[in-house]
Amino acid sequence: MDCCKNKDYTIDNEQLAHFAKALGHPARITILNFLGAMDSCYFGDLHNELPIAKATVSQHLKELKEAGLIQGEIEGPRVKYCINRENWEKAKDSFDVFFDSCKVKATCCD
Amino acid sequence: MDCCKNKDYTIDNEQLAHFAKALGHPARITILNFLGAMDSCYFGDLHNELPIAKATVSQHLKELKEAGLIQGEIEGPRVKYCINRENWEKAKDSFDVFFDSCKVKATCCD
DNA sequence: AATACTGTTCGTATTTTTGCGAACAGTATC
DNA sequence: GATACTGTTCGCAAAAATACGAACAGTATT
Repeated sequence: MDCCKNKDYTIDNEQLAHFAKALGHPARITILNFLGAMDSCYFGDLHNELPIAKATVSQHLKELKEAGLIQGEIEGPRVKYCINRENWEKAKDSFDVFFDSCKVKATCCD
Repeated sequence: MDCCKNKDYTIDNEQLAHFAKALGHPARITILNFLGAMDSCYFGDLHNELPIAKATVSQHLKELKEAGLIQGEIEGPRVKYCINRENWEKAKDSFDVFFDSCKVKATCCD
């Protein structure tokens, strides 16, 4: 019986999966693309780019914020969003390492 | 009323989100890391690396297969899994382009 | 052909995600 | 201070993801 395996996921794998999960929805990808391409990044602009209700947009933004990929800043009555540079690089690096470390060997499945 | 927005996500964004979603679980990251590092990649080996039931492992493998990131091949009574090179490169490129195209501008949020 | 081994599929339970409208809180304007 | 505007939070519904054991199907061995 394999009742005593007690294996856990590594912190790195958890972190990468967490980043990936945050990117795992087209609305959130669209948001990040928009934030990367534009200078003005108010909530309304983002909402305008997306085919979903503002409550839902707000929720996606919350998730991206919790993943650390973006940050928001209150500006008068509006909220300005932008990419969190530090964590963005961290995520980029994580994916880079992951895709490289999984370099396929010639001996596998050939 | 914004009832006529009719905006859709682009194919590219959908595709990237789909890849990201497939990577959005530590078990699947672990599987891919293992497949990238080992030559032998039978189901049993993968199951042995993970703290979850075999039915669940099989399900994660199915998802990775459906995302196109891995492929399985029946070998006698066992099943040999490996990374799908072609789509692996495609995913890697998608993430590369994404992270680069979202290069943060100096004017945003500073 | 019975047995052992390997992995998938099925049925189900639980949790999480996604989505929306309504209500709310804050700022600005009249 | 009423009104308009902006965005978040709340409450809820529907769908998807995660997980498991049991049952199954296939191969190999006895």
